[in-house]
Amino acid sequence: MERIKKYFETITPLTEEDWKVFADRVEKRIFSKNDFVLKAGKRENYLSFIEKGILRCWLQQDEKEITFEFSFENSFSSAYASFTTQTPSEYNIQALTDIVLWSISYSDLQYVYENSGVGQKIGRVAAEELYMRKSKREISLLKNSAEQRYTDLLYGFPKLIQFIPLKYLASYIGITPQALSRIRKRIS
Amino acid sequence: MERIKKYFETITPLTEEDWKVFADRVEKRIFSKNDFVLKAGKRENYLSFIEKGILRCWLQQDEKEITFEFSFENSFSSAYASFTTQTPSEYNIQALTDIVLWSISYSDLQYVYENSGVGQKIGRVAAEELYMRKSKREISLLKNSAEQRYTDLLYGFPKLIQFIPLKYLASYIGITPQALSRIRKRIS
DNA sequence: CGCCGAGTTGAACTGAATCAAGAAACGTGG
DNA sequence: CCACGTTTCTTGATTCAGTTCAACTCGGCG
Repeated sequence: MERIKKYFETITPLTEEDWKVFADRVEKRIFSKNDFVLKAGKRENYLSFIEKGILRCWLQQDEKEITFEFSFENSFSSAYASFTTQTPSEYNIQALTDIVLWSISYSDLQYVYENSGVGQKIGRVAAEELYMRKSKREISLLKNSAEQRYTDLLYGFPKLIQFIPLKYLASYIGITPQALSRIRKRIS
Repeated sequence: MERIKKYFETITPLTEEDWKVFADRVEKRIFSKNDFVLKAGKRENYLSFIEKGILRCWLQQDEKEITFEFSFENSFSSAYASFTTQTPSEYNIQALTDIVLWSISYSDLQYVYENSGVGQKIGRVAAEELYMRKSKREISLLKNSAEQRYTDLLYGFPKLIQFIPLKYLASYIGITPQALSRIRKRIS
């Protein structure tokens, strides 16, 4: 929880009052490796801060899974489109490791927005950051080769390689596991 | 301007007071076809609503241009990362047609955020919408073929085809102009 | 010990890139 | 308003990165 507060404070000064409005509404949720935190078709009811573990977002496309996001400790995770519009999620969120989350429900977050002096601002800045992350990803998908994207991951998140099965990395990069296996061989 | 007000009102009720704080700080800006609204390396100073015309966002990658976004009438446009962080933009924004914008400067927008009752909320919801748009784009780049992306554009924005040169569409889709020319031939 | 999923490797195939040349469209100045 | 030059689009031939299908290896686990 302390981490969340620190993050909020990078955005705007926080009174004890402000923090309490939020903190009182957060609940701890625990998942085991391979559990579904959210299943496609269900409505996302939580915005969650990851205290421990790695999550994977993916969707089914015909025969194969498409992995498009990994979420790590000390960051937020949610099926954000489903959460903000309160409609069924198009994708799954699954635990790659054992997981500890601090979650706030949709209705509680609306309460925070309306009753904390800084809720809207934190929400705005957080959404802006999410947007910029996706924008970078878009550019990467358009301008880099699969090999470039893989080496970017290697340097950017060295931990990934130990914890995330190759087949999920391959999907995230946008290629098949076989192709990534060959790239790996080529550059090592 | 009326259009902007309508958009804001889809997000939250607006007093005349709220609207005035914003509207008083908006300036009209006019560009001719092919003008640069923003050059890479410059800091983005405006968040703009497009009253008339189409904008194209692109960046230079080695020898070639990568087009990653088109912005249309009645929507907002900005080099958002540059704008929110007030650092130099990595990309260009250029006029595909003659353009009329309603723009608000960075410092004026900060004023609106702090001095209008609904500024932060509108900002939050707008940023959330931008985020969801980019998320959809990411999925499209991962799961669809180039041909699928092209036909999606055809059905989603039939007007595009008349106004936007094929080479920019090709880049947006993630392929070369030659490849798009062949796809076009194949499906017609 | 045997099974199963993950990763590797090979061979054939495919969509798109690249290089190159010609046709069409566009805009600019006379 | 036409003529010319430039840019954009098309088409062909070749190359290449990645897919697909298939067989095999390896490591973990009942």
